[in-house]
Formats: sequence, structure tokens, C-alpha cells
Amino acid sequence: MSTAVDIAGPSSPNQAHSSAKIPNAPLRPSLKRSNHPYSLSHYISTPSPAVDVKGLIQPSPAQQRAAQPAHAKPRRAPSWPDMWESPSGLHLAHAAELLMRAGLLALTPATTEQAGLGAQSSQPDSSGCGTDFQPFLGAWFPFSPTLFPLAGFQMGGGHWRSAAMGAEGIEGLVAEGYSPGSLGGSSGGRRKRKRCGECVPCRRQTNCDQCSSCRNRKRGHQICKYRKCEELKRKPGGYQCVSIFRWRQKCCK
DNA sequence: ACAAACGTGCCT
DNA sequence: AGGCACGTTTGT
Repeated sequence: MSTAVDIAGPSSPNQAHSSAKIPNAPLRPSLKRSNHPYSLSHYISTPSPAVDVKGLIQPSPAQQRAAQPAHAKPRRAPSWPDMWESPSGLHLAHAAELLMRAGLLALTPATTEQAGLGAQSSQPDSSGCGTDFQPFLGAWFPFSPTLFPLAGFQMGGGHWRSAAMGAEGIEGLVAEGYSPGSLGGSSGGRRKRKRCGECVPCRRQTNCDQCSSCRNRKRGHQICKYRKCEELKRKPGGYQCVSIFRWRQKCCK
């Protein structure tokens, strides 16, 4: 399940009939033009004004079709951790509350590091991660951001997990996107990794057309900075920090 | 063939 | 560390 969501802002005319092949779709020709309706600052500062929460919870048939093209192959078989994965975070948050009420979700204290970093969570960073996350915190999640680490929630690889998730689940999520084949492995060849399609940048449908990658596309051959997959930003093969605040930790690069 | 974009090395 | 350029891989 991968619902295309344009975190960048309100739907543009382009987006109205665009999302069928996102996130792995090549850029539409219209996106190559630089008359994008939103400025770079819009990407940076706009706090999720037009996220269709109702649509995220109950996608319309059209949205479902767009998000799940007929030829699309699921990246992996649905598994129970998917219960924690949501574009909106709404039902996972609701589920978390219900579980906590029922005493089924362990409440583990956050580390001081996490707590400290959590206090900085609204600060933008160079990659735009902070601003990307703001919609989750400010609008999409009905809970305080600090509640998640406190409740044992952590995020990694585009997935949420609870403290109740065992090592198996963690390992599976940590390893995701780093299949032996994609890492080169025994072949020794330089294999391309693929974007996860699930992280916030991957969910973006539009290029900002203003970042250095967009402006320098002809020679740079790079995807828009704000669409660069979080997974691909990390070096392949290394351990992935699965902390909710991983993007604030340089060690996770 | 072509476009998109990942990987990597160099430069600042 | 980040930007840039280019080789290369991958999908259409």
C-alpha cells in the first residue's frame, strides 16, 4: 500500500491527473517547466495545508486506483508492521492509543538523547526533513510529537514500529531497501538502489524546480532534493538508525 | 534510443 | 559537508 501524497502543498493542476505512476514514475514533461506554482519557500515553510485527511483514511475509488496501478507490484508482502505504516499516521496513532489503553503497548521511557533531540524537532535542516516532518507533527498526528518516543514509537525506513516489535521486525525494516542484489554483493557491480516509495520525499509528486538538483538537472542527473528518497540518502550497507529523530543524527548518514 | 536518476569522484 | 559533473544503470 502506497498512497501518493503530495506533502508539498495543495493540489496543483498537474497533480490532478498525475499520481498513477508515482512514486517511481518518471517526471512528467509538464514538471520540467519552471513555472511551478509553488516556490521553494513554499516547500520549506508550508505546513501541510491541504492534506486530505479524509481521503487518506478512506481513499476514494479514484485515489485507490491512482495509488495502486493495475500493473504495480507490491514491494513486499503485506505484513503486520504495515499496520503501523500510514501516510497520515492517523490510524496508527488511534491504534496506539487503543493499545495503550488496553495495556498492550509497552510504555518505554525515551532516552535522554531522543528527548533532547525531540525538543529540536521543529527546526528545519538542510535536507528539508524537518519541514517535511512538520505536517506529520502539526496536522497529521493528533498526538504531541514527544508522545511517540515516550510511547516507544520510532520511525525508520518509512515505517513506524512500537516498542513491542521484536528484533525480527526491526531487522526486517532496517534491512529493507538494501537487498543483496541492490548492494552489488557478490557481483561486485555497481547496482542502483531503488527509492523506497514510502518516505515523505518519495511521496512527493512534484519537483520544486528551484533546488540545485532541479536547476542543474541536465548536467547533474539528480532528482529534486525534496524528492530524494530518505533511504537513498544513506550510504548503502551501513546500519540504519531507526530512531524517529534519525535525520537529526549525523551518525546515521 | 531515450529519459530518469543513482553512484562516485572531484572541487570548494 | 555540500555542490557539481559525469559515468552508469534502469525502465519505457
